[in-house]
Amino acid sequence: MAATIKSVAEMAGVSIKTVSRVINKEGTVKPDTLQRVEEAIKALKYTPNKAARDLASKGASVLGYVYDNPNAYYIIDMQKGIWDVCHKNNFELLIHPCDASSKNIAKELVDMVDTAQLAGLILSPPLSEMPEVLSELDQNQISYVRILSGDGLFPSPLPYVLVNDFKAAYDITEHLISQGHKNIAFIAGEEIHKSTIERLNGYKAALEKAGIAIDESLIIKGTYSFETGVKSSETLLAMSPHPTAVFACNDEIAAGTLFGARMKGVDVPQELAIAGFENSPFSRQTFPPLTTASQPTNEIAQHAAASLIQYLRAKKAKAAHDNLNHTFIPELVVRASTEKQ
Amino acid sequence: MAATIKSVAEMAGVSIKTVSRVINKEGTVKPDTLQRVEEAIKALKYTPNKAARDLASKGASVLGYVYDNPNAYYIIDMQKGIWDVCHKNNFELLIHPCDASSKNIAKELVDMVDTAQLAGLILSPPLSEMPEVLSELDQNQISYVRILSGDGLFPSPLPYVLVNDFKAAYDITEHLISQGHKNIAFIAGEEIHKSTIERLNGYKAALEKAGIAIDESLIIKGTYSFETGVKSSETLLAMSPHPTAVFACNDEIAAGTLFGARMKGVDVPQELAIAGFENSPFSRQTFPPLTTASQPTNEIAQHAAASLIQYLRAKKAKAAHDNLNHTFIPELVVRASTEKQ
DNA sequence: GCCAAAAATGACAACGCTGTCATTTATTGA
DNA sequence: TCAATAAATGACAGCGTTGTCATTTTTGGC
Repeated sequence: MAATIKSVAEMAGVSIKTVSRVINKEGTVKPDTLQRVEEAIKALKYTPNKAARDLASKGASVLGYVYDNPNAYYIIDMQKGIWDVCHKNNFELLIHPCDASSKNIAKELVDMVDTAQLAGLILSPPLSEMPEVLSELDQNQISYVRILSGDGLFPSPLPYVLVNDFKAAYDITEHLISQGHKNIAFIAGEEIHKSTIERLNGYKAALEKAGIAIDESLIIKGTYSFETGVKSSETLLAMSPHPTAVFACNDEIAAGTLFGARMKGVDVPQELAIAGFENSPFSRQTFPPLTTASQPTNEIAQHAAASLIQYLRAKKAKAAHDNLNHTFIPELVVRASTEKQ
Repeated sequence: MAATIKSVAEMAGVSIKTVSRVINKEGTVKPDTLQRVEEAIKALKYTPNKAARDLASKGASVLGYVYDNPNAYYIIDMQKGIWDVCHKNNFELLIHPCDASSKNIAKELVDMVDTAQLAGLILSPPLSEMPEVLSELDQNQISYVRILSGDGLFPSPLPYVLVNDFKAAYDITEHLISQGHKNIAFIAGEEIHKSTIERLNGYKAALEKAGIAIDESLIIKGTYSFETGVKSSETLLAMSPHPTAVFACNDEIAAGTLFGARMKGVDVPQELAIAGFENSPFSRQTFPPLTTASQPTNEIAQHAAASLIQYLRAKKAKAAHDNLNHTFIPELVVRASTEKQ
């Protein structure tokens, strides 16, 4: 059957330990021995047995990416970024779709880590922002990295990556104001996502800065969905005078708002300017394309995975880990949905 | 540290083998022994060590999902379906994004299976349709299940799930014809995807059936992308007379076509009817919403994963496996983009 | 209450690798 | 050239399970 370290050792005429040294690149092997071993490995098509390795070295190199997010593009981007870093570092990536609103979500995660013997977890919103989840993980001494919004962090020595939604939302709102809008609505997503709150705060701050009074009736609660956009659009356009601009908490909502406006024959951006958030692929594909804020999801994911891996290595070596925490600021992307010709 | 089978055995006053019997539900343990062991397990929060288990029982229970597909929604749906089945069967799911056009893709997959010691692979198009990939896997005795289009199957005893794109494309085209269209364009995706060819054939068959001559100039080659739609739209609308309907190979292309039409001020569906394929979420969100064909991606994925798992079990038990191969037919979904009021 | 057969349990060797520490071989400086 | 030191290699005990087979306990028939 499959070659083992023993067969390689025999073929190369060395001890299994030397083969082990070669496959682990320990570097204390003489060049010609090394070569002989490598040839034997190639000849036998040897691949180290993962289970045996993990068992002997106590602990596998597998990370888990846990997600509960309606946005497919976001997840795929995240996943790819994480995967790339894992791959580069000889880690494997296990995924775990889940439902953050489930009662037992925290236990479920602990269970998953135990069962699959994961080295660590990568958490994205909203899981990364749920204190009850994080504290359960802490209690079980599970390593994780959080990707989250805002800065009212659940205290923990574990690494995290921050996204400054406040600043980006401020920028978007300021942009709308600069276009001459004063009557600007805000459509929120689920409040369990901290990004919603941060974006709302950014919106409010920009209005205040411009001396525009905040009108609570222009702030609509919803979910990060197309449907919310459609419905809110109806609500807003029924007002008189109706707002001349809408800042939707994400692109899906914005697309829905646009759809709703179109249904009513309202011209965008002439009669209603619409901005979204996230720079989803389809924000470029609506007609007109949406103004939005672009977050480097892939990069964020890479950074998160890298921090976690570094943390784990430091922990294994019982060394202190550098602080790798980083903040990303989404960038304003102006498109036709907010620019009158 | 973490509890081991030994500590559980000591606590319950039995041998480790008995504990092993309990955790593996072998059923040959007396009720009261069983209870004592279970209590010990609970008390010590014992979880079996995966590596040790895999090592002793030769072989892990991990499946790999390999994908190279531009469509985020498709991947997420697939992934979720696969994951659900894996989870139910105590398998784990490892993912592997990849580039099907890469020269070494076959080797890369073999490598992945070796390194991660995977039990099997789940392949979706275009990988599942590439003979060179499949034969390399076969040569390395790797188990896999393919999800693919058409029936010119690469011969292999391994399970597969078929999607009948031909029939669905036929239905869509027939629908367009029934709306009075005779001048119907087709926009293709990458030919490496068999779905493109099958859909094209379905389109042609429907035209023939209706006695409409096939006009090759109305068949445009492209990729499964929004951009292809936009460009093709320009090409088609520059013709005179221009086609009155377009069957785009997927929703992205359709959305692009719609975008392009809108740019030129061409009304959809009055002046140009547009149909897509796949029933992506955004096909409901364009204005007007797109006529398309809906494939039960999640179900397909579940079926594929289940077949693979069953195959693996049969193989391990050296038993013959039932033939679980199944064909899914996407269903026509008519929306406003092809229906004149 | 005894014996054979069945059921339950245990002892112990794998599984394929890494870590530790001992041993051998090469290198250096005088 | 010869210690002394450093570099390279090896022997062997785990790691935490499962599989095999032996042993003990229970059961049922008479």
